[in-house]
Amino acid sequence: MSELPDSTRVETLKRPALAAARETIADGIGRDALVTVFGRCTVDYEGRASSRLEAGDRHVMLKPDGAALVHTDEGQQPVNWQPPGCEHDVYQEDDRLVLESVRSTPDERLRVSFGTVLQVSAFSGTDENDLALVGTEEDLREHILAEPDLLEPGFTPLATERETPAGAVDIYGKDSAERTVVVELKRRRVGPDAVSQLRRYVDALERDLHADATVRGILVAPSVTDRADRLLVEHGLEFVSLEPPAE
Amino acid sequence: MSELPDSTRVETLKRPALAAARETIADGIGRDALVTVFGRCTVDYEGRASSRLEAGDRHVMLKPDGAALVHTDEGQQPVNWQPPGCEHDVYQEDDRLVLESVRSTPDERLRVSFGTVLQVSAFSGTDENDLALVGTEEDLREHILAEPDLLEPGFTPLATERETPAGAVDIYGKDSAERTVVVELKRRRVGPDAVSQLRRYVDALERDLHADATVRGILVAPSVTDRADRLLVEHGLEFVSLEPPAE
DNA sequence: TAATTAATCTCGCGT
DNA sequence: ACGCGAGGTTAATTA
Repeated sequence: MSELPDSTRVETLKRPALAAARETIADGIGRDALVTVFGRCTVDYEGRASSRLEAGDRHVMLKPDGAALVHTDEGQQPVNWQPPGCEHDVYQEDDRLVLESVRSTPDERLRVSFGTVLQVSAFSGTDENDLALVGTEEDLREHILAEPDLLEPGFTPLATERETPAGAVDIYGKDSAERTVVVELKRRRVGPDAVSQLRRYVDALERDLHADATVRGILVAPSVTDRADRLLVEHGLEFVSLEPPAE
Repeated sequence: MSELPDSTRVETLKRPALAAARETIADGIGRDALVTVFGRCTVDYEGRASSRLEAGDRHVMLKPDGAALVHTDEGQQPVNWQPPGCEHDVYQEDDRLVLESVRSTPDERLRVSFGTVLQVSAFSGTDENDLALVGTEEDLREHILAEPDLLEPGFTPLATERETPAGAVDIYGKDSAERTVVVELKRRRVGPDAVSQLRRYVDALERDLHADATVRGILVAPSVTDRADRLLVEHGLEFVSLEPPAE
């Protein structure tokens, strides 16, 4: 039977006494393990907003980078959380076990108070690999830059992320008639927001390049909603249907 | 010693054989438990985009509502996931244990393949309570509706979520001179996006109420960025500094 | 540190 | 099911 490397360890307690739970959690935090606690708890948050969650059974994860996640049995999103960069703390208070994750800038505090702890685990592992993701807006940009005729015949890209007083334009270029073209890319079907964004850039560039300049604005996305289409027409903007490449 | 209610159970296997792991996971999914698996795995995703993650130690959570989360030891966000509504599946494939979560509309598939399973848990619990959150945009709206003078003396709210061709306006009302006022609320410091949004609504209402109508647009937020401020001035829009109430 | 924008955004509400 | 906008959005990049 193969031995695990020393760096890969799992420590688990079932229905532990509070003192034992506290010690295992503190030890896990101390040696940069990923710590999970399942049990009946209340959750309080105070920071950019504030919240309270009355007692229920939840799964809490404390990560070594300072992130904290409180999950119920529903939803992709945690019901409460704390971003990376927090300081985790665990202590006993009367007959309860309390987890606290605190950060500053902004001042935020998450407090999970367990009346019953059903399981505590501390996982140590290694993970060298990063996610390889395909189908992003950047992939769509590369696609168009490699083959500008996909946008329209004769299009010449001149810059990406070109700065304007209203923000950076995704692709800046010229059409076959030497007119300035501003391209805004979206990886998926878009609504009014994307049209407004493109309009901001076109407005800003027209101001920048003097009032007599003609600036074309082209929205590139798989599709647009009806309302977005109406806004495009209203503002004299154009649409080209393209998707991020599949591979 | 107090007995747990039958509905609150935890089942855990340490370094299980694949067959035992598969059975416990399948049983957990079947009885609507929250299932977690920690071990060395690869992760593949295909759907709105596609991704691959090479081998590493990760924590996988399968929720009874169909959500799936793959967490590394870093970050608040899962490295891969699947939203609620998926069908979870577990099976053995050669010497590997495979978790699959699949959904349609859109067609998406998440596949986690374990070469080593260090721990499997199945948690059953109860959670009756919802989160009580304070400090949202809606709280800010209630605050202003209860005391309209906070916006400016003589302001009279006439409607919330008033529909325009460009979307619904947060607060629609009249000032002391009977001019139409459009109010856009943000719970935190805003950038150019919020200004564009307000501008969309003002444009749409001016069209709606005939060309001769004067429509004031007021952005309400704790503060604005420099660029947003410049955009506000450019478009003749106004700003009032207000925060959501603290309690 | 702040600002800006993408995201497999998610989530809730409405049509 | 789709559209639309909020979110304690988070995360990445850049100034």
